[in-house]
This record gives sequence, C-alpha cells and structure tokens, in this order.
Amino acid sequence: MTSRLGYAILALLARLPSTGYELSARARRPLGYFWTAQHGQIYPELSRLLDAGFVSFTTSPGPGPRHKKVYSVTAAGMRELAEWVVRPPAPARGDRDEMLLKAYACWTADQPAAAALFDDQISRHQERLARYLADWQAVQSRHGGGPPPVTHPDFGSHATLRFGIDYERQRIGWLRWMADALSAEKRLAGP
Amino acid sequence: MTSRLGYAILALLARLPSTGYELSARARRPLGYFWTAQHGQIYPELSRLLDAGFVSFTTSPGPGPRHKKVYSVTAAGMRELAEWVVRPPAPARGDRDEMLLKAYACWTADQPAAAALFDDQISRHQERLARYLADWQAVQSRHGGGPPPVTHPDFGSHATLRFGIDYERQRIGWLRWMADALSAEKRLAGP
DNA sequence: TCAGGCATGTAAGGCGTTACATGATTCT
DNA sequence: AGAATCATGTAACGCCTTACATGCCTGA
Repeated sequence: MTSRLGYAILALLARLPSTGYELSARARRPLGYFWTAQHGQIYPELSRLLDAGFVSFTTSPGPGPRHKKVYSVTAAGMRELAEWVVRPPAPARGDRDEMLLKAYACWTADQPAAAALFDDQISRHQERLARYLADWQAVQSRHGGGPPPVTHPDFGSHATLRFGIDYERQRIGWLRWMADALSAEKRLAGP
Repeated sequence: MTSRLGYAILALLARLPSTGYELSARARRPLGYFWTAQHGQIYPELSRLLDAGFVSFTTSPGPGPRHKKVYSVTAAGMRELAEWVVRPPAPARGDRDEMLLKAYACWTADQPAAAALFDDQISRHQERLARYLADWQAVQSRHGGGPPPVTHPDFGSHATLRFGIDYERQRIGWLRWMADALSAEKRLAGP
C-alpha cells in the first residue's frame, strides 16, 4: 500500500530512472497535465518507497553538498504498480473546479464582467489544447503515425493526451456557451 | 478575502438561509457534483465568515445541547461573493484524476484486467449522467422548459449541470475507447 | 560576477477528511 | 427499546504547497 503520489512516482520511474529533481521536472509534461508533484513532497515519498522496497538507487557524486541519487523501480515495485493500475479507485470526491463554482454563483455577479471572465478563459484552454495536440502528434510520429501498442509506455501518454484533447474541446465549448448566455441577456434588455 | 470553501458556503446561503447541518446536506446536490464540504470544515468556516461580517445568524431552540443557528448572507457578503465570481481564478494545479494516472501506467498492467476496470467505470458515469440529466430537466421545467434567466439562482444550477452532462458524455466516450484499445490487442494476438 | 540550472533535503502552514463527543426528537 | 435524523462543535491526521537552507557548475 502506497499513497497515490507513490504510484505517480513509480509510473514515472518505470519509464526512465531519475533523480528526485528530475522527477519534479518530469511531473510537468505530460503527467503534470493531470497530476502535480513538488520536490518538497517527492523526496519524503521516495524514502518511503525505498523503505517499502519498491525503488532502489545508485549514488553518483553530484553537484552540491549531497550526493546525487538515481532511482529506479524494483521488481516488487513493478508488481505493486501493475496491481494498483487494475484496482478500482475509490469514487472521486468533489473535484473542486473553481470556474464551476463561479458559474454556480454567477447569477449574483455583474453580467458583462462575468461574460468577460468566461470569455477570457477560452484562450487559456486553447493554449492547452494546442500543447496537447502537439504532444499527441509527437507521440504518434514515433509509431508510424498510428497509436502506440498498449504495452509501450507511449500508450499511457497517448491515452491521457486523448482524454485531455477531448476535455479541452468540451470545456472550450462550454465556456463559449457561458459567455454567450451571459452577454445575450444584455442585448435583449438593450434599446 | 475568504477561502474558496467560504465562497461555496456564501453561494449556498445566497440561495437559501441554512444551518451548518443543512449546508453539509445541500453540499451534495448539485454543488457536491463539483465541490464537497463536510460539517467538520463548515462550522469553523462559518465562524470565520461571521467574523468577516459576510454572514449573520438567528438562533432558535434546536434539538441537542446547543442552540440551532440559521445563517444568511449579509449585504457585505453578497458584495464579496459577486466580486469574487468575476475575479479570474489562479490557474488550476494538477487535477489529480486517479483514472488518468492509471491510464498513464496501464502499459505495465495485465491487459484484460485493465480493460475490465475501464469498462466497469462506464456504468458509474452513466449513473452520474442520468442524475445530471434528471436534475437538468427539473431545472428547465421550472422555467417553462427553457433555460432560466441569468439573474436567477437556477441559472447557476443550469450552467453547472450543462457542464456535467457534456463532461460525463465525453468521459464515457473515452472510457469506451480505452476498454476497446486494451482488449483489441488481445484479439490480434489470439489464434 | 551574477543569474540560472542542478541537486537534496526540512519546516511551517493551509486545506480537507475522519473520528470523537454530546444530546434531543421521531420513527420502527 | 433502539436506530435514524437533526444539530453543533473539536481533534487528529494526512496531503500538498511554499518557503527556508545549502552549494556546485555553467554560461552570459
């Protein structure tokens, strides 16, 4: 039994052995699209994974006052990860999406300002969508333009990016609809 | 300045004055679809909102050893809420979607078991979708079958439910695609 | 020479969940 | 008689973010 962060770390290390520092950098793209981890949390978790025997490390004389540790997943760690993947997750608790909370309360607010807020969010998500699409292309190009085989690490990236692309498109559509609805009323009340 | 939970509480109270106990019940439907709050967090937050002057309460002799407190939003609280709605949120950090993390690592797992897991999730999301659709219908029926005006509290429910419906449909599509991809490989490798 | 990247760790504090604690009323 | 619901509060614990602390190497 490990925390969810532990499995995120195992999933990263299963692809490529890394130092704690590298993990915090790698936990931005593409894992960071749906999971984050700062180094302040990674180092303690790595030592817990070490105690559990799921990772091991080799030292090399790195920069700074301390030695550098390159971690990799042990056979027991791989087994643990594979079993966790297949275990059904606890039903997700509230997702805490701040824009949804704002939408829930938007009837209390100034309408043009709210319309502007939702409209403004669109560009942010378009940027994200563009990033996902670029990564998606990059992954596919490594496999002759098609999807990677399901036993290849790239399949994980492919699958999560596919979700991200659909999600951002859906969200952009919703944001547009919100912005429209909040400015449409204005027009009807006009001269 | 209040925490995000504070605004969630203000958004609920702006619709209907409630006790802390009622708030924790109301924070399930429909706000709980995207935001949760247990009473263990609500009572301390209510006293903070009280100190800030955003809510007030009237006591009535309730059951149990303590008196019952019905909270409502003050004029200052409504102003605070309306301003917050229009304020752009800090860019969302990692969303911590456990199924995405499992998808990211699914290449390490047993494929038929993983396919079963993703397939199993579909029914959960279909249930959610059905609940959202029912609520959506209920909201619309209160406004002659059409969308509520943007100044009505129901517009908040309408907007968030619309998001939820699109989201669940998108997710069901993705889950199906995952389940297919994870079992298709099996067929190719078959006799 | 100074900024930024590499590299590892600890500590403080916020947010959130679960469990502890109390007790009246109502339904079975 | 016992369980469920209404009702309020506190405490312990876990997870996560941010800040503190150290120090080398490389490039501008």
